[in-house]
Amino acid sequence: MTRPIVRFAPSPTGLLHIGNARTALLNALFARREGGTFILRFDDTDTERSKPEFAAAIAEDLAWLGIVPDVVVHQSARVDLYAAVAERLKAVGRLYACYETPDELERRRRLQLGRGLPPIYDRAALALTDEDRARLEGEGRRPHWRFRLEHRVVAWTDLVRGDSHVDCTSLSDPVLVREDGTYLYTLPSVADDVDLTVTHVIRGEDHVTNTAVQMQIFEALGAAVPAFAHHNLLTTASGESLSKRLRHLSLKSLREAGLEPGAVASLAVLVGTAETVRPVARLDELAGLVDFAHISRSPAKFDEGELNHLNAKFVHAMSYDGVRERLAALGVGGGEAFWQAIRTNLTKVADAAAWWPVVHGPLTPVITDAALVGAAAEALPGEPWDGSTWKTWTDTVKGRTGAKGRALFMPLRLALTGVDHGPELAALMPLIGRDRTSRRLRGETA
RNA sequence: GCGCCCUUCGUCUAGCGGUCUAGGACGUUGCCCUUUCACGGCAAAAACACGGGUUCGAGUCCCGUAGGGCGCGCCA
Repeated sequence: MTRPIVRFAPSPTGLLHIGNARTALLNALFARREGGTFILRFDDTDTERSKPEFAAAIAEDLAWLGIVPDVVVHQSARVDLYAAVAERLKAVGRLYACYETPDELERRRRLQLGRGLPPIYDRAALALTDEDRARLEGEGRRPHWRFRLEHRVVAWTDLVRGDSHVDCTSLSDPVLVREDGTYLYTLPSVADDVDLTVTHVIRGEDHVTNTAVQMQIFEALGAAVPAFAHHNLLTTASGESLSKRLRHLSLKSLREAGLEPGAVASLAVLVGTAETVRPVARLDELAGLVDFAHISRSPAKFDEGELNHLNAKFVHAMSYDGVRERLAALGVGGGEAFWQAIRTNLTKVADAAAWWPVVHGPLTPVITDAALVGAAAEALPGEPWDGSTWKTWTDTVKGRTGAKGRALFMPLRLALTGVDHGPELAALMPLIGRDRTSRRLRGETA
């Protein structure tokens, strides 16, 4: 394949959620694997709702996932291009002036819906004469501009969905330019795709109808039509659309919940595909797994429980070098031995903080069997301690008290760590050290 | 209301007319390991939405029903 040029085009009107991450990752990973170009395009033509802080938050979320755009463009800075494209469409007779008010259009739509008809624009403005237009403008009315669709079936071979078609007969001519001269999504999107020579448009299936319209615009401009890949949408575990639940499933909140970007990326890319959902540590490797033809055509449920589980798998496999700085930031010392001892008990890296006092103190022991713990204190061997100390010690305690199994180990675990679950004590014991162990066995906070 | 798409274990899916007594992964349950919990290993339970048709034969093709997603903006 020649080097593809792709784009992820969020509107900076809110935070990215896991579904957006899926789109962004599919684009970025496809480009990365094919040696192509990944463009981050901010669709900020809606000046009312677009906010610079959302653009910054989006860039931050993408960076967290490991996505670095090759090119960043803001549509708000490219209006000259859109003006030229609008003029070109007027010149080829595909952009026409309309004078209806929003209220009027809304009223007509309701009327059509009430009669069981598709609520499409009736093209009344097409019948306007030059005199009509002159009169309306004389009254101070400014036109908005619609693209005249050809009423025909537009077909393409979708990289995900296969042979696809949309009948444009049942579509309204889209408004491309407002009265105030600002542009609506469709025109800037196509103008940029042409100008930036985008080769593959990879986006959610909510855009399939847009694709038919946009293909007509590409053709009206005499431009090459890119390939399209419409991936399935993600829903919540209960089947709700993601955008309605975005506060909890935003990338920002997932990040703040302490999840690994790799776990989020793995699930975002692999769920709803023929590929097994599993933790994939490197984005390069994840890129190798992207296959449009293996993306399902039906919506997939995104389960937070699954994300936590995937995150745990991720953490269990993380090397000390990979987390050293983050442990330090958590106020956790302990070195590699500590990390090796505790990592398989963690769901999130931040959980490591809970185990630090266990080896470093202070910790208040829980004494459930004073007799056993007392005997254990007396049997405590001298240092140095290593991985075999635990067995030597507990064998001695077992011989003196007759306790075994859970009755032997649980009181010792509770006395040494204060909780009834946790890492292998054989590994923990040398890290706790004889002094602290001894004091905890006597019931002291240490 | 109209249009497009979809419907296999709890979840994500494999399956493109016979090789399906339907395979895998996650989860679940059990067992093993560790003389403890967890980690790890092994094993088991668990699905073709429903009704017609085509065919010697249907999870696979066709029609219908039900359910779901998306779209039908001077949002993107």
